[in-house]
Amino acid sequence: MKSTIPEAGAPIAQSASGNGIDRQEASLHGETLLRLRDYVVEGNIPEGARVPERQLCQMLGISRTPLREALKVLAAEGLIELLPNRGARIRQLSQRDLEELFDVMAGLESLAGRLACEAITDEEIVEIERLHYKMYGHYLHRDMQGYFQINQRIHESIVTAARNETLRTAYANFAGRIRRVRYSANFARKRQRWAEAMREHEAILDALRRRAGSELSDILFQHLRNKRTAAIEHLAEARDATAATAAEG
Amino acid sequence: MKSTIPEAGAPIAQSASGNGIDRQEASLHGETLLRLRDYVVEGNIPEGARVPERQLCQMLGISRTPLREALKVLAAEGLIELLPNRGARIRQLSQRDLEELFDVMAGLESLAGRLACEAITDEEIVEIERLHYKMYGHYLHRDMQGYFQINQRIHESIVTAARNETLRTAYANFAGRIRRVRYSANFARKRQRWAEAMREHEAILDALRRRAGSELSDILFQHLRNKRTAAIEHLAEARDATAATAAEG
DNA sequence: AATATAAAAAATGAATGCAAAATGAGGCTG
DNA sequence: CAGCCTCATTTTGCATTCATTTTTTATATT
Repeated sequence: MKSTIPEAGAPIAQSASGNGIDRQEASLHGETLLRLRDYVVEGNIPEGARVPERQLCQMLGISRTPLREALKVLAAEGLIELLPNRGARIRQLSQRDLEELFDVMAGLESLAGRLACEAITDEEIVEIERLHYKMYGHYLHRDMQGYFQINQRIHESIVTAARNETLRTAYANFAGRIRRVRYSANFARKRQRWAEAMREHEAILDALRRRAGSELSDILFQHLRNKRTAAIEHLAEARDATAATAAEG
Repeated sequence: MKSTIPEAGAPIAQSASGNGIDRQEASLHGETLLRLRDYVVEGNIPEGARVPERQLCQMLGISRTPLREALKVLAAEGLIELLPNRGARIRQLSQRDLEELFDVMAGLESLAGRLACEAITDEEIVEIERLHYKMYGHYLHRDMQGYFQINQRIHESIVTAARNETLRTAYANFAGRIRRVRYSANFARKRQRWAEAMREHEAILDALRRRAGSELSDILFQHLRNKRTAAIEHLAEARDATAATAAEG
């Protein structure tokens, strides 16, 4: 297999993709970091593959110095690995790694829910209710894509309502790591859990309305835990399938 | 005021201080990262002060390239700030930043407690009980220093018992940011909250024995929340005092 | 033919060089 | 004497260069 990196020399512009993790768009290093992070998160380089410095330099139209700085940061964020004298590789997450990640996400959302109950306004709750019913519509129409998007927005709204930028940043970081897997594994939610997830969302909204922090915290943790189970199962199947295909070919 | 950075040219050796955040001790960049992180966390550079590249290079006996790579990582970790064309400064945490940090720590410990209840062994519980009674001894003898050390070990034991390396790493990162403030503000626990904290620790141990995950989660969050209140108050006083002293002199 | 070995090529890690920007000293003006 | 401008110095950001290490390719050996 050859490289997956385009040859184009589109130099760095004002992309400012703002994923909430970082914001030094001014410097070449900062731009590179933002673009490269998105590039990796979107699954443009396969798991375990090398991150070819020279090629990326050409692609981004920069020298190796700022690129390498960005790579060090991405390594610290857990998206890539740095092997001594062997450069950077896209970090391959084991099943265990994924379980851990999901649990940390569960912990962060659980925290977000608790904090949100302290700070959320009535207007924000109304907005989440609106999203909730819209999502319910997608559920009724069996529109998984639409459902999934709204679902994500609801969770983000809760994190926002927590009024804690530190939490939001950490959340974005871990979400990015999981998103990378989702992209590359072509993840989809399992249908069988759909009804259950919908019920859990009812409970989330209910606890939020009552601003029952510790209860919401519990529900959110369990909700994410169930997501985790489904995701891990799905991923295991996907990997088995890939392995089988590889064995055939 | 002059620089706070020693002139000595002690080159980088096999320090390997292993704080659990990072582990590329092999490369010059990795070593630099470890040493510089400790250096900053231990409060060797005052808040808001510039991080002079050249001086640090001399101190560490390296060139600017690996140093700057380390600086980018520390900035991503939230220990320093990078101002465009003005280099790095030690990040100054506002009271709000600290509140946020404490809440995130509370969330992580709360999560750790929940996970620990799923995975902890009887032997680990016995060990935590041992620490608990040792800490109680320090409490009875009014030995704050000893109390504080054991207290920290108990919390670390719970994080360890959670069996989640991703969580442990994130925990270490946030703990470092708070520790930096603690070092530089010469933080001490308030006596008045001592008895209350001790009671909370009783409840923690009790919930852990019963492996009551969601209950322990609640107790730990509240415990850290109370810590937060005490810490913020203390810091506000300390800052007021500093400001007053500065105004006098 | 398969494996082992050696030379060539490429990549990495770090130091150095250079242009642009910021800082600071000194002098000028009001 | 405060405030502002000018210019030298320092610092920063990035590109480039250099020494090693790794990877690939070519050759030799069994």
